[in-house]
Amino acid sequence: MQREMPRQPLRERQRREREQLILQAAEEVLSEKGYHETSMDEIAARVGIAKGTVYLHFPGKEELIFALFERELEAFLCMVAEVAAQGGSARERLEAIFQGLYKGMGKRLKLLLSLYSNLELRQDLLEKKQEVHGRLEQLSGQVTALLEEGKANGEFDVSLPTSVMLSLFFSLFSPRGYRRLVVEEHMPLDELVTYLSDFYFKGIAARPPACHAE
Amino acid sequence: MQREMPRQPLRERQRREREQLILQAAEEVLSEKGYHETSMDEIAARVGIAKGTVYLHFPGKEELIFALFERELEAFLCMVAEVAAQGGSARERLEAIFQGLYKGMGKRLKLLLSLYSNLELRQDLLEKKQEVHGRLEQLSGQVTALLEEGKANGEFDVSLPTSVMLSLFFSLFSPRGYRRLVVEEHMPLDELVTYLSDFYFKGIAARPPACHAE
Amino acid sequence: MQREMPRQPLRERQRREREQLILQAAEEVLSEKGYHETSMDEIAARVGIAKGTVYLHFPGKEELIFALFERELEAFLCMVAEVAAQGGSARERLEAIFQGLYKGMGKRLKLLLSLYSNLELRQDLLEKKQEVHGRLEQLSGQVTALLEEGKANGEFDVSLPTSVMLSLFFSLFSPRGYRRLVVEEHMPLDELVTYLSDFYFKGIAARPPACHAE
Amino acid sequence: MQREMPRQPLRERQRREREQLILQAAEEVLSEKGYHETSMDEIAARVGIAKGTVYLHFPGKEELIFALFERELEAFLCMVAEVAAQGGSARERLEAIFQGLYKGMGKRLKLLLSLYSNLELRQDLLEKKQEVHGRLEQLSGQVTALLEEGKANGEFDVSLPTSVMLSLFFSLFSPRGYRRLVVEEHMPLDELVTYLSDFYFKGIAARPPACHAE
DNA sequence: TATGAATGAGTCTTCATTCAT
DNA sequence: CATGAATGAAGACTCATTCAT
Repeated sequence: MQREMPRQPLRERQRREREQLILQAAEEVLSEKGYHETSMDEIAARVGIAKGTVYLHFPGKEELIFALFERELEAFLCMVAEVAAQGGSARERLEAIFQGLYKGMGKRLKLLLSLYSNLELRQDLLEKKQEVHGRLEQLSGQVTALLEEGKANGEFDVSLPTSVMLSLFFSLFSPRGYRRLVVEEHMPLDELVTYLSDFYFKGIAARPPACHAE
Repeated sequence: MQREMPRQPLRERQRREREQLILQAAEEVLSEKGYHETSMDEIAARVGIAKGTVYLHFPGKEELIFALFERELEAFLCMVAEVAAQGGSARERLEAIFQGLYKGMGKRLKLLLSLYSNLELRQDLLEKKQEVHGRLEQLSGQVTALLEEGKANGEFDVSLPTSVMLSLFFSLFSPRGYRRLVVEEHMPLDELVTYLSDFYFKGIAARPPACHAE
Repeated sequence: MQREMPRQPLRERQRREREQLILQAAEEVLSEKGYHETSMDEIAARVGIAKGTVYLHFPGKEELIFALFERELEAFLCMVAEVAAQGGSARERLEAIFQGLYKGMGKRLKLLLSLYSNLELRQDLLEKKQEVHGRLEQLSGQVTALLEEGKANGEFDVSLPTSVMLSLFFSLFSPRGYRRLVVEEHMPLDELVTYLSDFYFKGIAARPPACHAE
Repeated sequence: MQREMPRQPLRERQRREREQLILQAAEEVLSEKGYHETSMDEIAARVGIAKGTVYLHFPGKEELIFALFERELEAFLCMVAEVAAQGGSARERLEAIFQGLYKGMGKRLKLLLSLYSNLELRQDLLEKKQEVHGRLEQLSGQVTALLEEGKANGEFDVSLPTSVMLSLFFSLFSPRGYRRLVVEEHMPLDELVTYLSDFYFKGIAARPPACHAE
């Protein structure tokens, strides 16, 4: 009797699972080959489904990649929002965000970054792009707020424009550096994160008025 | 009779000029459209020659782009070598290198970085990649040497691995940050360079034994 | 017990109703978009059933369209048979047929004609085509009979081959002319029918023996 | 020395020849299969060239078909203009036009007519469509002018609207009738033309005031 | 050497048809 | 029976590369 209820959700669940599988495959191919070398054929092949099936879930290649992009972005946003809501000094929260972002680096962030550059969208996707832009601004906004907060309470260097700090914050996520150090030179991820974090906060730390005060 | 001698060089010179023209055009199209949207047709058209002629100078598209990459790289290497040979503290020389690299950002570095990503992919270009890799190692080497030197004479933080410092040094060249700050927000390039430079060296500065020297 | 009997007929009736609904939808889409732009999906959607269900009634798209064609044709045949059975001169009956056919022009005949062109093509439908051809011959036959009759009793020009007359009769049904005159120039349908009819019968009228009878 | 001159024309001539070959093949396939069943692949195959080559001459399928359409149309227009300029009564000139058009029936007119219906053009082809429309109006115009002339000098029936006469004139060109009578029943083309012509002019002839004058 | 027409493999996308549920 | 997700063949179009002139 109650079997009736899960039925619709079953279809829906299967649908979503399939969709996630496709996104998963797309993510793989994409991070291996980049946007243009990624073919719908290969994505389908990796999922083990027919080409046409992909089109049952996504109206086209661009939309598929876009959905992927959004999925990743959303995950980051969640994490950031969560962290930002927690207590702690500006630095502590920024560190948490940094760690959170960095842990997702393996495939995700690299992908995100490379996609962001390559998405030259059709007209009909521009609205969606606006959406994503909004999301990205939100992300920037969260970090910016924390940086400002840190400046306000004397943690960070007020002479360094926040926009530069923000840019530097994101530039710490260098896929190349990640691969070099973690993948090739086997530096433990935690260690790297600590180094980068320490470096960053030392770099933006408030100028030592205490020290040369004499 | 003596005309014989200059003849070959003449041909050769013309050849090189043509080659440079092609590379120039390729650079333009490439930085405007990215690797995949760049077509051999358009490159040839911009130079004002026929498509086939391009193939007399470069065996294929990839190799052409590759040559472009190498040319840019070479220019950077020259600059770095020059700077490194000059006097000054490690920091001073690194700052000079940084400035030198950053000033080329407009089209060049952006191009270089984006290309680097795309070239990573093809397995069949591995041999050529080795060459380039060597060059890149040379570049890294120069910077590494300076970083080590700085560590040795107490300028830089010895607790931060040089490899991380190196990675961070290069991650300062963020095309996205550049566009955000310089292109969109019209921050003067010099100002940005100063900010980044200060930030970096503050971040890798030796731990303040001088200060709490007690 | 007796429920058994009506059951099959019930099923059967439902089946036919459904079939008619599908044909109806197909007719709509077809006359809006033409054969190739018509998709099974859209037909099913308009009926409000699943795509697969359409295949329970018709083995394929071509057969569906074919069935539609036959249905329309049947309707015309009925009308013609009816008219032909009535009294009146050959001309009167042909005029009645002409009017009957022309009134169905709105969607039907246009459809019929356009379909006929498309169906000509496929070799693999030849058997079915035979069937339809037979029907068409029947239609032609009725008209031919009336034309012959008219010739026999001196109404029509005996020097004009009946086959040509027949062809001319059907060529009066020009969808293009219909659209031009009725749809675009808003000529009343009745008026047009009168013009065409008068023209036709004047054109095939017996040579004026009355006039040069001397 | 003078060999220089024909050179460019040579290339150009070859180009045009190739183009005509493609149009020729397109015409064939098109009249066999209709617009949608006609594939670029098949056209190329019939010419014996590669798919891509077709695209060197025509930007796309629609444009190719369109060019074909225009070519045919132009030929008809030439003929009509020529005939119209000659002397003779309205009827004589219309008969000449009719004959001229009918002789091209083999493949051409059939094609023209079927294409005209099927050309659902993209937005960027609409301007060209306007052009073609203009051309068609020109054709209609020529015929209309002759019909009016005939009415004016008492040849044709003034009670039959010229627009209907015009439509009837063109409806004489029934591909189906042509095939039925000429192809299948082997009626000599000249004979058919005479029948049709006689029929048409009898149908539109002025009402016999001369005859029942007494 | 220079040319650019020709090639054809590769890409996205559509849609009639099938079949497990 | 009905469903609709899955299939895959087919088609338009692009572009790096080749080669006859």
